This record gives sequence, structure tokens and C-alpha cells, in this order.
Amino acid sequence: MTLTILKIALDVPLDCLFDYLDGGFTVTIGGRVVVPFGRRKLVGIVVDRIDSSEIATDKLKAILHAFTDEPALDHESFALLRFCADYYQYPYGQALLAALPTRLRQIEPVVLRKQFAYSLTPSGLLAGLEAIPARQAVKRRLFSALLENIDVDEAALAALSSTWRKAIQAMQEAGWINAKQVLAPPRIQAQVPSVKPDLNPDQAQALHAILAQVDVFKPWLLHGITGSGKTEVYMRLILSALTNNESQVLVLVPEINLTPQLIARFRSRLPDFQLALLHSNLGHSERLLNWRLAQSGQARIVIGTRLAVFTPLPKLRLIIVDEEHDSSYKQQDGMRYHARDIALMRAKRRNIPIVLGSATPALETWNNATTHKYGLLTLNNRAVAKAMLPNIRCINTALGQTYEGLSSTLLEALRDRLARGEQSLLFINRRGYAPVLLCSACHWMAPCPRCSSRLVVHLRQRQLRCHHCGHEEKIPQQCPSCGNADLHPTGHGTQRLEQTLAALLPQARILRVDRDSTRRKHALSDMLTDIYAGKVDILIGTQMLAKGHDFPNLTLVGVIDTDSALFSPDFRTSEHLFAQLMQVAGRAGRADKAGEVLIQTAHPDHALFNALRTQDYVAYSDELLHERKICQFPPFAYLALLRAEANDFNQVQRFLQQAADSARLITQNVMVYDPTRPHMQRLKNMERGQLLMQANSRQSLQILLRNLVPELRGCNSAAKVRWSVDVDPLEF
DNA sequence: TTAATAGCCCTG
DNA sequence: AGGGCTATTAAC
Repeated sequence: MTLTILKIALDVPLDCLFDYLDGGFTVTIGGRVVVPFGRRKLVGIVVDRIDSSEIATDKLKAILHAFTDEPALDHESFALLRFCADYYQYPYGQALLAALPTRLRQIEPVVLRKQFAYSLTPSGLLAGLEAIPARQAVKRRLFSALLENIDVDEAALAALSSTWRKAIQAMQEAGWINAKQVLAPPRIQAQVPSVKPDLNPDQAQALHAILAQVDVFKPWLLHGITGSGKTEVYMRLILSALTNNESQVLVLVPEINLTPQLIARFRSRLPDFQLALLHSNLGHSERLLNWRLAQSGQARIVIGTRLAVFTPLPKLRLIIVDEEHDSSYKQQDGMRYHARDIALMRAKRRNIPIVLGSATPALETWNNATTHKYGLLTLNNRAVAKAMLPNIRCINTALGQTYEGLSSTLLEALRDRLARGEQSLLFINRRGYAPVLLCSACHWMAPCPRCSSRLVVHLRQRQLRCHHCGHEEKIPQQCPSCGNADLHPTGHGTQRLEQTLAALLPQARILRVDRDSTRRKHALSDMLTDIYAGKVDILIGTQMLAKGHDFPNLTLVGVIDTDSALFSPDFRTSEHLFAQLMQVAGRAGRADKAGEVLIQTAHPDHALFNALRTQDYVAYSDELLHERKICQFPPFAYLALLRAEANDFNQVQRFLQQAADSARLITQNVMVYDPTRPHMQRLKNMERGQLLMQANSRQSLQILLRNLVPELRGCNSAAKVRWSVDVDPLEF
């Protein structure tokens, strides 16, 4: 007699599945179960059913419970996560469980509120609207709605009449109407009336190109500057994809872009389709509900941040990745995946189109587009015909005087906007008052006791803070090194700029938008409301403000100081700076007003600024690609980074050296560098190190990792350090 | 990862 | 002997 053995995935850092007996429960592949694991109880996913185990029969335990009333994870999700676990060298069980909403990783049963959705039966259709007397207005209204749509939910019917329930019941008794249970959808916010703008020729061409190949895997790069109307192309594509009832669309957006404005825009343009939202700010129950709406096929549009890329979507027909170059698509702990890359893999496996949209595509993407691996669609015109490109100029701070970091040219420009009642934005990527506290006598600079970084002065709170580990201390009265009482906050942060401007332009209404000023729950959206309402003259903001927000009355953007990024050792910094400056520049002059962008720099002739002045992404990225090719950097090489940290650097060094030795023994096809230290050598009292591996092909890198990582898991020097593998790392 | 246990030094 | 600590090992 053969046993039934279940292969079960668990959230434990062991790269294997565990065998259990079914315990008399009826289980399905992909279903959720509770199992005993050592002394603990864990949630597991049934991955397979087999009839013999490698584990001794007397060691096998039986599952404790099976959640038979829940929908099972589909085969496509298994395959996708198997691929990810292999590619990113992460235990399969952990990858699988991490893709579930937290509520489904807990052993407590979950109950979701359900309600009914109504459709006409064949006999209802046959009877037709004429069967209802003209005086029964409520019934006629409801019936008409049911003629147009199937599965009309309670909220929609309630919107038509307060007595809908009685009328529906009567028609149900007549056999005209069918009710089926669905998940209760989240409440829909008030709708803004929708406008359907006409497409300009570029938009129309892009749309037609994509629509011509909707039934095959085809990646498209939709390259268009801010305001060129990418979103309208998305809307049309989605609308077209959803005309087929058996279809769903996945829209990925960067973290910061998931604003109420974007949601409102989708709701107003596509009001007939159930929307599900998935991001990390949702509560656990809300997240589960939205996930289930997506998984059941009930939600037709799924908008989410990187974590949404794993959502099971049975009817998926189209994927859109907005702002595909954005680094928030990269997960920076646990399984270090890149959501854009996974979206591409998902589209490929499903044989559907995927659209990557950006004004400043990642160089990897741009290279794929110019070498015709992706279709390239360019939107050249700003969608609003009158809107003009901003005029971009550099102010040479090496020549002229600045006062508190502000040049007179920029100050004059601010005065000018103020007089005209227009808004200005000052972009400064440094929060706090000053980045350094400096002793004038001995040049001591307040260090973080736990990290290899300087503490930032927060004058209002009378504190020094580490922006990397959160350490806080009081500002010292005198230098701890030499006793001198003359300590200077040095350099400029958002708070200092705010103070300077308040003194120089006392009549201006100034708003600072950074992580400190927006910590409160609804702070950011309240601030955005004030900005739209024209209650603000000058905005001081970090990169938070650079993305996604259109302020129609904003005509001046000032960039305070980005020079440190021009000469960074990290080869990706200039790419990111260019993208960031293109984005902030795009904030100026959206509507019918021409915009001006003033950049303060000591290096106005730098190639980056030359390209920026003409908004020439193509020229600059071709130049960067040329450099990358010469240096054999991505996308012309494939990288993996082994990171390690421990209290004692010697152990980090020993582990990484051993890893390097092993790696070199495994293959000659991959360049294994010597262990180095990352930019932030010490973080939260942990000494850090890293080992870079560089290959000519994805495959040889994968072969190395496939052999190296299991060896590292077993090696004894690994026990003393925390380590992780980062395939296709973004930061070093 | 968690959790138990084995080994070790220390005190009394 | 037993407390308190770290290192090692197993988990179906």
C-alpha cells in the first residue's frame, strides 16, 4: 500500500521542501495548511503530492489542518516563484510564502466579507425590458443596468435606488435574475468627472503599434518626456484590453507614485472596472481583500508597487510598468528581486505584451530598445499643445557669490515668480539643517557612533541625527575632541534653506516637503492639497517632490547642489542624477505657462548638464552606454554581489575570502574580484564587506551562483556573519 | 529562522 | 551541582 506524501513549502531559510502525511485532510496542490515543525506550528503551501519519501516514515508528521475553503495558489505562481528563487538564490519556500499577504502566512483562519452580485438569467434576457410596466420605474432602472453589465454589485444597484433590494428580490423570484457570491469590494471614492483627451499623432501611433500585437509576448518601451501623455496611452491600452470580459491588467508604479491623484484618475477614466490596489501601506486585512479580488479575477485592474508583481492573476492580458527606471522596483532585503525584470519574465511566460514607460529609461532598458529586443515608441510632443519645454540654465557657482547656498540669479528669479503670483520649487536632496557639524579649531566633524557617517544637524530639535541608522543625540556645547566651543553647522539642508528664504522673502508662503515634515500620517496629501490650492509660493523639497506631481502654477525650478553626485565612484550615480534632474525639470511649466529651470553648479560644462539643457536623453544615454561598454559594466556585463556583515570585520573578511576562493575554483568564466568594503563601511555597529562577481553572460553567472551559494550555506565561516546574495545589484 | 542542547567556564 | 554564557545542530 502506498502512502500519500505532501511536499510542503515553509517560510524557513532552508532551500528544500518538507514531507508530511495528509492526516486525513482533503488537500489541493497550492492550498494552505498548518503543520508541526519542530516545536512550532507553521503555515505551509502544498506544492506536490508524491507516494514515497526520502525521509524515514517514522519521522514524518501529519499536517494539523488544511484550509480547504480557500482558493489555491495557481500553477503559474509556482512557476514564477520557482524561477525567482533560482535566479535570486533565495530559498523557494521563503520566496513562495513571502509572495502571500501577511494574513495568509498566519495560522489563524481568515474570513472575508462577501456579498452578492447580480446578472440576468436567460429567461430574464428573453423577457426583456418591455416585460416591466412603465410605472415600475425602479425595476426598469435596475433591469437596464443589468442588461448592460454582468455581475452588478450591491453598491452599484444601491446607487440606482434605495429600494433596490425589494425590486431585485421580486425579479429574482420571477427567475429573471441570478445572484452569485463575490468578495465585498472596497468602497469607491467619489468620482471625478472623466475627460477623454484626444490623442496626438505620437500617442496614436504608439497605441496602434501595441494594439497590433496583443496576443504575443512583446516588450515595449514607451519613451516620453514628462507631460507627453504616457498615462493616456496606458488608459487606452487598458480600456482595449478590458473589452474582453476574460481579462485583467497589472499596472506597476513606483512607491511614491501611488498617490490618491493617480487612483482618482484611473477610477474616473475606467469607472466600470473593479480596481484592486496593492502596496505596503495597506492594512493587513485590506491587503488580503485586494489580493483576493485580484486572485479571483473579480478585480480587472490591479495597480500596485513592486510587491504586486507576484499577485496571482488568472486572466492577465497586459502588464504596464510606469517609470520603469525607478529604483524602488528593486527589493533591497530578503529576496532582492527587481519587479520590472520579473514583470518581463511574467509577460514572457504568459505570452502577453508588456509596456515599460519612462522619460529616462534605465540604460539596460534603453539598450534593449535600441538593439530591437524591445519595441521602441517615442512620444515627442507634450500632450497639451500649448505647453512648452522648460528653459534650462546653469548658474556657475564657481564664479559668482552665493549667500547661504543661494545665488543672486536664483534669488531674483524667486522674487520674480513671487511678484507674478506663480509657484517655485527648490530641489535640494538633503534634509535637516546642515549635513555636518564642524569644529572650527581642530576640524572635528560629529560622527555617528554606530555608522561610518557624519551626523546631520537638526537645529530646531537641537539634535544631531544619523540618517542611516536613526541614532540621535543632543548638539554638543563644545568640541569633544579639543574643547573648543565654536562649532559650526556646515553645508545646507532643507531646514536651513527654509530659514534663509523666510528671512530673505518674508512675504512668501514657504513649504518644506521632506521625510521629516511629512512623517505624520496624512501630512503629504494635506500639503499637496495646499499646493494645488495655491496656498504656497515656494516649495522646498527633496526627491519626494520630484516624482509624479503636476503643479500647474509652478513655473520655476531651482536645483541647489548636486555636484557631489557628478563625480561619484558608483557608475550608476550619473544615470540616476540625470533621470532625477529630468524629472524635476519636468515639474516646471506644465500647463500654458513656460517654465524655467536654474541649476546651481560649479561644473556647468559637464556633459550631464549639456544633455539636460537640450533635454536630450538619447544623446546622454548613448554616451553613458558607450562608457559602460568600454568599462564592461552593465548592461554589457552581469553582476552579482555577495554582501556580508558582522560585529567583527575579521570574520567578514574571512568569509568573503573563503567565498572568493571557492568561486574561483568553481569557474574561470566569471571574474571574481577581491573582497572590498562598501561605501558605508559600518552600519548600525556592523562591519560590512562585499564580493563582486562579474560575468559576460547571465548563464555563466547563474552557474557559478548555483554551485557557490549552497556551499556557502554549509560553510562554517558563514555562521558568524550575516550574508546575502544580490543578483543584478543597483548599489555598491 | 527558531529552539533545543551540548559544551564550557565560573562560583560556591 | 548548577547558573550563565556561546556554539552547534535539527527541523519533514
